Amino acid sequence: MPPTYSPIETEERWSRFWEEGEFFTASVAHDDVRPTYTLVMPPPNVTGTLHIGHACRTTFEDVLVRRKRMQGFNTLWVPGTDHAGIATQVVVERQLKREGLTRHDLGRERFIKRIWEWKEQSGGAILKQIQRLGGSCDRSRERFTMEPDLSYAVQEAFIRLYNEGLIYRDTRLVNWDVESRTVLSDLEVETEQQVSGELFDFAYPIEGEEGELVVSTTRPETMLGDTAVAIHPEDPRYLHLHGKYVRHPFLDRSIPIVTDAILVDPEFGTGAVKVTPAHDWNDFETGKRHGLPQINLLNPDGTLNEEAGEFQGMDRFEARKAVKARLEAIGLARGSTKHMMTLPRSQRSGTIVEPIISTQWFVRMEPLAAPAIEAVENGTIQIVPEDWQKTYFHWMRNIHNWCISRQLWWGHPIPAWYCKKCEQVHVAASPPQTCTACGNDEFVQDEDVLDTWFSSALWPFSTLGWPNTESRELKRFYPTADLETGYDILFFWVARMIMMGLHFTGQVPFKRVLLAGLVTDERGEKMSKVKGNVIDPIDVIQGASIESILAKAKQAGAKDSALKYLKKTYPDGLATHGADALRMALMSYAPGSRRIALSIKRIETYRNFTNKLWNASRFSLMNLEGTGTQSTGSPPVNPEVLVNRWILARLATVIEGVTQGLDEYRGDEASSAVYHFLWDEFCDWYLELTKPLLASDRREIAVETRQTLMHVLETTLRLLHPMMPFITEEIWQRIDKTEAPTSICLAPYPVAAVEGRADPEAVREMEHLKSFVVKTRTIRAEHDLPNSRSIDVYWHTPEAQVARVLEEQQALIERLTGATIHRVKTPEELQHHTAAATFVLEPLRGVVPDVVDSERERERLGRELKRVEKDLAIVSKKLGNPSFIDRAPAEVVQKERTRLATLTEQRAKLSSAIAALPA
RNA sequence: GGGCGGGUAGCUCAGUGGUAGAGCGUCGGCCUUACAAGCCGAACGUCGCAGGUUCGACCCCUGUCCCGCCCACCA
Repeated sequence: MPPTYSPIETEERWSRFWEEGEFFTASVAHDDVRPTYTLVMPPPNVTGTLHIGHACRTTFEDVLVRRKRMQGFNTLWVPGTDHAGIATQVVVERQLKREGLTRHDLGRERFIKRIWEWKEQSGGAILKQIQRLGGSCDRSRERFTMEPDLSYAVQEAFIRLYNEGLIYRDTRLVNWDVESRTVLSDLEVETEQQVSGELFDFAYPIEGEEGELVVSTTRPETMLGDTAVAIHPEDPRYLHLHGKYVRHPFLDRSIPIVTDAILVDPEFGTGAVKVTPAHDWNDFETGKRHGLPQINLLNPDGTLNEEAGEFQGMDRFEARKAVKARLEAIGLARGSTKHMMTLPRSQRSGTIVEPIISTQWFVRMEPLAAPAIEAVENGTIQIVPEDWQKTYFHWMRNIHNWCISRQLWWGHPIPAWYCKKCEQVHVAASPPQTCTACGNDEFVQDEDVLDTWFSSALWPFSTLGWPNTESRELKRFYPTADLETGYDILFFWVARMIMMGLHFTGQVPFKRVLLAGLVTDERGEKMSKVKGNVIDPIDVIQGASIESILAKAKQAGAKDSALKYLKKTYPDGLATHGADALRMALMSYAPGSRRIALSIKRIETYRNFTNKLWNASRFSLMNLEGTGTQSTGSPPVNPEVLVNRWILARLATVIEGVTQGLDEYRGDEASSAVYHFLWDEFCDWYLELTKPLLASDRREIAVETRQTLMHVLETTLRLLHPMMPFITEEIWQRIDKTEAPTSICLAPYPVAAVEGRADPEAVREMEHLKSFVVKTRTIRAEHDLPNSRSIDVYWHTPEAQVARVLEEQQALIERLTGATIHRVKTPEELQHHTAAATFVLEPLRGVVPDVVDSERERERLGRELKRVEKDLAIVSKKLGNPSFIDRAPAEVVQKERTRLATLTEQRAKLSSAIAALPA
């Protein structure tokens, strides 16, 4: 074994081994009676590349799955990819653009073919990368949302919902993305917060008389579609205008003045509001209240149509300027003011979304939401962390109907057929023979496709075979157990899966929702390619030069400032850390935090940890090799040696800690427990202490120690395996075992009562030993006593147990401290050694004579005295408070009393020690 | 406008009604034959601010100031 662990080759080797050995394939065999554990993977975009968010998902999910597998569950982790409708289509359109083409040049059929080609070329790569991270998903059950089975499920779901009256077609105001030329659901519209905009005022002349009515708008071009001006019915300024009209300045239209108490706030602006029913949410409602005409101004691409008169053909923003200029020119502009506003933007294209009137397909959500709310209320589905429940309820209780049709080409076709003659809609898998309305036999299919999240909503059961209720997978593995994902898709995905799952299967799709925070960069900023703060997990794992990082960022369209940031942050590129280190680092973040500000430093910490584990194993195996020691899976029956008893007790504790941490989905606690056990206890103490024992003349001591060492190492590997699968497999395979499965991933997960041994006495005794050693080392360090110089330590304790331990372990202590230690019979004897460093480790005290006196010693004692006095003041005050004595629990009071005594004594010791120092 | 989360050591973050923790960084000492990606020590915090509850508050309550996010049709 080389002294430094090299993860890359090792990880690739075991990745292959696991795949070839089919260790992760779930069983549907009739005679397999193991309980099942099912998890579905949030399907990444089929043509996407792995980013740190996927690494996060993979890690959390893989830890869950690997542990369950080791605990004997028939485990199924369903991998798959999403066709990601709009996202994928946008990418391919961009490719075409580079060739000087648009999708319309190709036509629908060829364009879709082109996407399929791109999918074949790049698809699945992401799942390979997930495997590279150690993801132990069942590749034999990989799914894709557009494959035939799942497309069938989508079609079936649509038809059923339609027949149940839960899907309907409606003409109303919707969000329009002029760049992608499709409608969007409310969720796909993001609001850009608080941008400073302009509120532009202009006047409408009153028709047939003198005077004008001044209105304000942030979108002046919409005045071309105004069909009313609204005022508050009780506004005294405008009582004389009730029932009158204004004149449109450039279009040949009279516009009614209506009164509307809902729309108009008389306090705001002039108290008069222009009404554009076809392009504004409030105005649409207002229009309905007053029966106003709706004038659509926009073409699908965001240019103005024939309704715009002289402005026809202009882009919406161009038209905005032109309309303003025109109003200025004819003297109707009335100035403008700065105005803070929020802009709606398309999640995908980033363009400003326009409300337009359009006919689309919708899902009626309230009936679906009710049972989904109930499932969380009554605990059938648990949301972890619980805080998210409130958010879930809030959204579900105010749910809007879901617009599911998209004017895209890449996606599931809508199983709706229109009669060519009478336009009657028929929803079915295939067109009917004859139209039920007019008897005609010619139909045309709806040209739209479904929102990509519609198929995602079915994912937990469509991947298992639904709507075939006889599917072996569906019967055995549904409902699934946990659903792990980022909170950003709680509404997009999780809520909709719950609704659809309950509706179509009558069961919850999963019992628990585990929501994790979003990975951000070290500054806490959201990662984005343009910002250039994206860390490629593969680079973190394998290492990358700054040149290649910059090249990649450039290709992804990062700005210059982003490149500068990268250069500054990673001047030497990225070192090789390995997948295990990345996984541990991700695990170490508390799940409650909403952002995971991943830092390279943190990953380095765990890279160092893998190396520590590697070397501890190297040392252990070196000492075990050739001794015939075999790992049996259980500890020595009656260990005699204190350090062996101690480490087995600590092992029990760490198993409990890790188990509890993982049970509570606290990866941070689990990883921290095993980290500190391995490093601070196993390496720093146990391995050091075993060195003399392994070389002991007494054979039984050496044998017991080897067995313990072997056992603790082997158990720790199993304990750690879900978090760090690769290195644990690598070392585990080198261990000589009596009997074991072919991979650690199938070995039993440790149980405290089996692998460990509770032994509070040994733990106590080791604490005495450790604090004695640490104190002696501290004295050495503080008095500049190098290890090469031997020192004497005199100690005394009235307690027999402590005395016994120190005497029994004298050799070990002397070895670790380089001191010669002497027990003295009475406390007075300690006084004989003057000009000395003294120490108190209740109930033990000691003296190190002959240490060099120095100013440093005076300073040190002075500092300590100050601290003691400060504590003393706090404790005295506390004990001087009668209420404290009365009300606080007896143990607490007693503890404080003891502490007071100790501190008082310490103060006396320190004072006299200072006094005894030569001037 | 509503809701949620956060403000703890120089940095990144854990944490509990009863003497404040980790990693990194800093300082000092070590090449002690598993590991210098290491070993041995040390220093560093009136736990955002102000009130309140309590014998006791970093923790509970109220207010307040910052930061981040989500939802919402204010022209």
